[in-house]
Amino acid sequence: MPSTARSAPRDPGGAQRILDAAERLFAERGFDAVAVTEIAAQAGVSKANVFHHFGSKRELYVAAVRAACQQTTALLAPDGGPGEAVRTRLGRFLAGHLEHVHERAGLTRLVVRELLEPGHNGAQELAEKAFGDGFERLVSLIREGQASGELRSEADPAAAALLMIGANVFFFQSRALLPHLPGVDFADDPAAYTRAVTDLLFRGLADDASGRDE
Amino acid sequence: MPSTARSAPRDPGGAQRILDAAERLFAERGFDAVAVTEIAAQAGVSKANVFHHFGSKRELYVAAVRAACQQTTALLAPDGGPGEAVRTRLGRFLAGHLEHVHERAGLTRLVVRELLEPGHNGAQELAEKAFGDGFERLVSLIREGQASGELRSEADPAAAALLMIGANVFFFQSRALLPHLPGVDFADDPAAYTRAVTDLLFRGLADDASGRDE
DNA sequence: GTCTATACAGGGATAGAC
DNA sequence: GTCTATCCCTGTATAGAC
Repeated sequence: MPSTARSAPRDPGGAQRILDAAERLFAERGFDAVAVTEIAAQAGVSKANVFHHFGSKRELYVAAVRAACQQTTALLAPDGGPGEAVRTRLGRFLAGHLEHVHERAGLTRLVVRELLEPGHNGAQELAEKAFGDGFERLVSLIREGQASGELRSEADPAAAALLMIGANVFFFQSRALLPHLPGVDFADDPAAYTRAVTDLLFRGLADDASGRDE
Repeated sequence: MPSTARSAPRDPGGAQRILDAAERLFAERGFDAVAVTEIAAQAGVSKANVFHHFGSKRELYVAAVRAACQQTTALLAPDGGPGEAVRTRLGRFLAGHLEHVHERAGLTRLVVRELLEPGHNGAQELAEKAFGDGFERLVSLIREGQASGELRSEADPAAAALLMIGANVFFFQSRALLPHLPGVDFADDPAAYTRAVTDLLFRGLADDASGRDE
């Protein structure tokens, strides 16, 4: 692969420009609402050239999601380390994760859409990678809290982690619905939602002895 | 509307047969993987006829989702009424909802996919209807429990309800992922997941005085 | 090797006859 | 209401120019 081997920062060269355009367009409008012609136009190449670099539209799609996912991992809020209370660290993680999910709304849509696909044509390990990282961090954080006695040891760490990530993702994907649901006053206030969720979760995770003073 | 006015149970007549075929095919394979030609064939009519009854493929899709959603509401587990503990009723609701989400996997996929669509072309009120019903029941159930002192009154009922429904939906849509995530032992056991979630949630919702004996 | 030009198949959608 | 015929666009494949 001579073209990418140079990896020059300027003038990314055909394939890279195609990938960039594809990532942007797919994130905006999904898979089928985007024509390869359009991607080619925005990348400044011809349509056939797209098929030359990536074998098919589907492969290009997978490549775009994969590229986007590689940036996901690093964007999560850093952890303060064992000096802080697990409760604080979990709260910051949740808030950061929710913010990240909304900031990169296009990517989030892509990944969730990929999850719903009946036949995971090679893009599954990918979504796995997208979620897996945050998930692992959460689980180990919870386990840490359980080991130190700050959190209830009977709670299932994996279930708790899934609940947290799911809370954020589901909030994201039902945003448009929330204003029309009764009793929802956090529709346009992610911070308020995170506060409510952490409140609910910590009262559930906190050991009897600790954590009743916030 | 002379054709539907008869509403004869036999020989549903063109439009209805098209709708049935569309609902089945869309639920199985999603929007774009289905060709109008295929729907027409299964309905026993010509392609152009489909466009005559429903203006476009998209409109047909919306009509199919709407038709499917009308059955959703009634399928949720019935409520035992104020004779039972709110905790029991909530637990049963959650289990029933999760089961329903999986039983009608095709419909669930349709609705969730619809949520992700950037421009909600008239299908929003629909998804709203699909979720809104269960959501309202959950919120009022939680409020009831708060009024009776069984649940913490400071908790946000809407946030709790969203968390519960989100937990189920997210579990559904990440099923394929779960076996590859570390520490997950409920991947193929929805009942175990529901148990873990309710455990987490009730310790968070239960008032200090009550609910520490299960 | 890298790109362009062109040809083909299949999909959604329309017009108009019965 | 239903069909036949047709249009245009898109994904895909191939042939060939630099």
